Formats: sequence, C-alpha cells, structure tokens
Amino acid sequence: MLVKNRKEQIYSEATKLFRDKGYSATSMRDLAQCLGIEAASLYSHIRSKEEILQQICFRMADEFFSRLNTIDREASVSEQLRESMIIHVGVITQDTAASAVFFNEWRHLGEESLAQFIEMRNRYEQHYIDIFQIGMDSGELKVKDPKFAMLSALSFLNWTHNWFKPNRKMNSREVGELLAERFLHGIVNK
Amino acid sequence: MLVKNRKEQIYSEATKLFRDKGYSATSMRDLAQCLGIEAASLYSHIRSKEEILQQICFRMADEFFSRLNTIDREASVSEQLRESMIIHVGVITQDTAASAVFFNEWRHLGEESLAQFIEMRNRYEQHYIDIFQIGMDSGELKVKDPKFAMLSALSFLNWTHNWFKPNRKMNSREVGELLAERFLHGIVNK
DNA sequence: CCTACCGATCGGTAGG
DNA sequence: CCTACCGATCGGTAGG
Repeated sequence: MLVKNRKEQIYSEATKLFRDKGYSATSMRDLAQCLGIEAASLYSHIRSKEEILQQICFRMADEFFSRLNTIDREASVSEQLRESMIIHVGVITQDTAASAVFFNEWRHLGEESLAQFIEMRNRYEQHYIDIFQIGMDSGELKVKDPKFAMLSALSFLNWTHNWFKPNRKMNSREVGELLAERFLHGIVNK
Repeated sequence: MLVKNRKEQIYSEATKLFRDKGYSATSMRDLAQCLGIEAASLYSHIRSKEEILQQICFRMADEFFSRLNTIDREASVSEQLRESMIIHVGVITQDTAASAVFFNEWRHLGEESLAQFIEMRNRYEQHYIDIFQIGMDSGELKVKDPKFAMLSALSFLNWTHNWFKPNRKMNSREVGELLAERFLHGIVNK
C-alpha cells in the first residue's frame, strides 16, 4: 500500500466521517482532529468543504461509467443485464464508504455540481432503461415499464454498501452474481 | 381533511424539510419560516429539534410493526413473504416523505432513541429472517443465508419512497404486488 | 406567539 | 502547518 499524500488522506478520512455523521453534521474541526492538525491547516490542501464532497461523488460516478464500456454488446439482453449488475456491485464493494457518501450525500453538492451530477445519473440510468426496453420489446424480459424496471434493479443493488465487508464469506463478484441471479430468476424454487 | 393542529403542522413541515435538506442542514429558523412564525415560538409546541425526528422515526416504526400482525401464519412461506412485502410497500407509499426521513435520518437520533430504534429494526428484520429460514429448510426458497436474503429483500423495497407518487398509473398495492412478484419469480420470461 | 438574547460552533481567511 | 480571528448561524431560553 502506497503512503497517501495529505490530500488523499483528507479525502479518505472525510469519506468515513461523511458516511458516519453525514456531510452537514461533519465539521472541518472533526476532520482536522482525525488528521491531528488544526482546522485552518486543511485549507492549504483543499479549497473548501464542498470540494471534498465533489471529489468523492464524481470519482464514484466516473467509476460507474467507465466500467460500462466493458459490457459485451453482442450478448443476450439478460446476459447484458446480468453483467451490468455484477459490474455495478463491483464498483460499490470496491469502496463502500465512498459509495455510502455517493448515494446519501450528493444532494449537498452546490448548484452547479448538483446539476452535473444529476445529468450523469440520468445518463447512467438510461443504460438500464435501454436494456429493459429491448428486453420488453423482444419478450425476453417481464417488463411493462422500463423506467420502473430500472428503478427496481438499481434499488436492489444500491443497498450493498450498507452491509458488504471484504474478506468475508463472499467476495465482491460472488455477491454481484448472487444478486443478479436473484433479480433475473427470483427466489422461489420451481 | 381535518385541520391539523400546530404540533402536527410542525411535524408535517419538518418531515418535508428533513427529507429535502437532511436533518442536520435543516435549521429551526427554516422550519419556523415555513410556518410563518419565529423560531423561538416553535418551543411552545415542541421541546427540541430532536423530538421532532423521534416522532417521525418512531411513528414510522410503529406503522411497520402493527401491520405485521395482519399476516396469515397458515399460508405458505412464499405467500407470507409476498404479503409481508406488499404490506411493507404499503407503509412506505402511505407517507413517502416520512419514509425518506425514517430511512435516511435515523442516525441523527440521540443515544437513547438510537439504541431503541436499532433494537426495533432488528426485531423487524427478524420477521424476514424467520421466513427465509423456514423457506430454506423446506426447500421452497432458493436461500443460502437467511440474513443475506432479508437484506436483499428489504433493499429491494426500501427505495420505493424515492419515486412513488400517488394518483399515478399504479396505486400502492399494485406497486407492492409487482415488486413482490418480481422478487419471488424474477424478471426473465421462461 | 413575540422580542431580545445566550454561549457554542460553523466554514473560512490573514499572516506568518 | 500554526495562532488568531472573522461574521454568520446554530439550538435554545427568559420573560412577557
């Protein structure tokens, strides 16, 4: 493990604090104390509290996006869905603290960043809507409303950061495969 | 619709503010302004900011619990699961704003309330764990880890408050039935 | 329900 | 990275 520079240390500690206490309830003095320095000293490394939140949120957004390109566009729609879900879980499990901040604290972004964030989220959600639209048209998937299907799929995955612990019984890919399989084929034996 | 008394008006406006801005970022002056009074005047109706959060969270918790008793204990395990999920969605859709606060802001409860809240949540989750345990033992459900199954089920339902709007295409029971059916039998046609 | 006000804390800056 | 400090705002109280 490389030694993090101060800026990365700040982001890392802030991520944990924002997850545990929320963005608004975390003060710059809390953060400084975690690092053993004075609050004022933080400002030689970062410009503002909000800049930290921006970094956390947009790094996560970039992760979610960049992995989408690895999906095989030739595969069946249910296989594309399965792989999308596994990838999505993979991003979450890679950094559950940053994921928690990403999902819970994005609304505290400033006006400009907030608009950009929502625009990115819409584009990401469209990836799923497209898959469900194709699956609905071909009859491969039981879908009436592609947007509703997208929301149910993502909500199914977006709780993962709350309980996933690495080095447990399941690794990240196994969790993703299990969740995707359950979403595709249900929980009832037949 | 009955006219709410001032106390209920305060809870109602606070619920919307806590949902939109979060508990910590909502000031008593914000809340007072919504009601057209001074911040100090709030304290003739309520004792503290935290008391408001407690009311919102524990009212929701009580709703979730009281509905559990309506479930038919003689039904098959998958039918008990289906009905539990429909009921759960029903509680969420009945007040999506209070649900959002319940799910996102409970961690800002004080030490004592927080412990009580977590204890209640654990008991509620146990209801689902029991169902999945029985379904696993009988082979009726594809479950390896009842706790993991419980988490996947609740996470599937607990996003509902973010998008459900009453008087739309689907009513509350239809949404619950659709989600339960998808969780039980999956999205892939066979 | 109001005016007046409390001590504490907030994010952030100046200057070294 | 520190000391010293800023104006703004916080939850809440006293007294009417």
